[in-house]
Amino acid sequence: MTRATTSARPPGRPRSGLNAVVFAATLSTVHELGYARATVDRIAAAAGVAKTTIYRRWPSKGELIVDCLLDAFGPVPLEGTSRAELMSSAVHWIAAKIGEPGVGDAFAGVFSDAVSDPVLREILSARLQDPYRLALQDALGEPENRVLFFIDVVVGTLLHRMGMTGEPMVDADVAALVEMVVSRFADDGGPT
Amino acid sequence: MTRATTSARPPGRPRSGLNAVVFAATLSTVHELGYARATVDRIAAAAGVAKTTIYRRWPSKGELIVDCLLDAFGPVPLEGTSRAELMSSAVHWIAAKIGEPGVGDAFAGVFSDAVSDPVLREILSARLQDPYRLALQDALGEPENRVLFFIDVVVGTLLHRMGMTGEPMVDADVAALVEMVVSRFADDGGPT
DNA sequence: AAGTATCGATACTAAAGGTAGCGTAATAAG
DNA sequence: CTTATTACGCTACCTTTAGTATCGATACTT
Repeated sequence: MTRATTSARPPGRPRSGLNAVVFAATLSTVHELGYARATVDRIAAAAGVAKTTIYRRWPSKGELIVDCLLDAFGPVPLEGTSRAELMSSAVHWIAAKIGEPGVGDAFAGVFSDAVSDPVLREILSARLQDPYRLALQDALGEPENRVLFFIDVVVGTLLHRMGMTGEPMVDADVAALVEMVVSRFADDGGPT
Repeated sequence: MTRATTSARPPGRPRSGLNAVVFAATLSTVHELGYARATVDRIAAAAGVAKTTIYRRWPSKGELIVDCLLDAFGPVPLEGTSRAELMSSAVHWIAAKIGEPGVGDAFAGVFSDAVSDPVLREILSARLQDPYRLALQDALGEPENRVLFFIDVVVGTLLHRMGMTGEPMVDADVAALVEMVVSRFADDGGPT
């Protein structure tokens, strides 16, 4: 390394602190217009920023959305002592996040794009899913494949409801989802 | 009605029977290139048909995909006498269909498009989901909201796995999914 | 003052969904 | 056989959108 690892601000004009502005503009634009019509031009206009500035910071629309979701989600609050409490809090947390304006649409939209874009799929898996998967593995003491199955069920169900109805899942159904996964994962029954 | 309901072929040149060819070309193109790069131009070329012919029969790419999936799925085979057997057969059936080449990609892709296209979402819900929902309500004797939740869980989980990994769910995890929904729906516990 | 990197603005390319128009082919009716 | 009607293939076109290139101006370090 020719440069210190965590010091020595790089030369040139520093970036202005507008990531938060762009994230807010992204979510509100997606919320108002839907994912496909939330074009990068419109997001830039809503943020009061040039489109080229956005492409200077994020290499693609998909990565912008992923960063935006990472910012919106933050770390998973794993509260509770029993496995049932931990899982319940995680499901309620992600359900509430997906219900926030623009978040569910953005999540479903970027997920859809990733279906036919292996590069974006890898980014989604590594940057958005893996941190939460590892946190859950650690907190629950479950192997990777069981946690991946847990995420498939919870996130898949919530996104399917959002995609088919345009509305987030109501509390009663979220409670049913919690009951189902807790009763499935609380015991020792499991495949493989 | 000025015309008999099921006779009197309409005037003009009849359509040639190439729906099946287009459906096969659609699935194979989606399988090879993914949903987004399976453009209507490419599908038409693979089918040996002009693009304008496709747009003469289907008003949009989304509706072509929906018809293609309807053709690929066919009616749900509800086998078994107990509710557990009925649900198990339904889950295994849809999991196998989604695992067929191109079907899962096409399903996830059109689902994604529907997220930001209310017209397509309505078509997807009415033409693809409702027939199976009604059949399940009838066979299981469950109310609409419970069957919708069942579909959210099963299809959402399978599509999430497909979307995140690019591969259909392995048999062991499908079996776990069956166990989970059966144990959830076999008893009388339920919200609302 | 020199160097470097960011920002805004304009213009541009390429891909893809979807449309219009035209000549031709297939079928039914007169 | 002629006419009306509709489907097909073909070419050209329009529109939207992701992403790129360039340029002058600006902010900050040395």
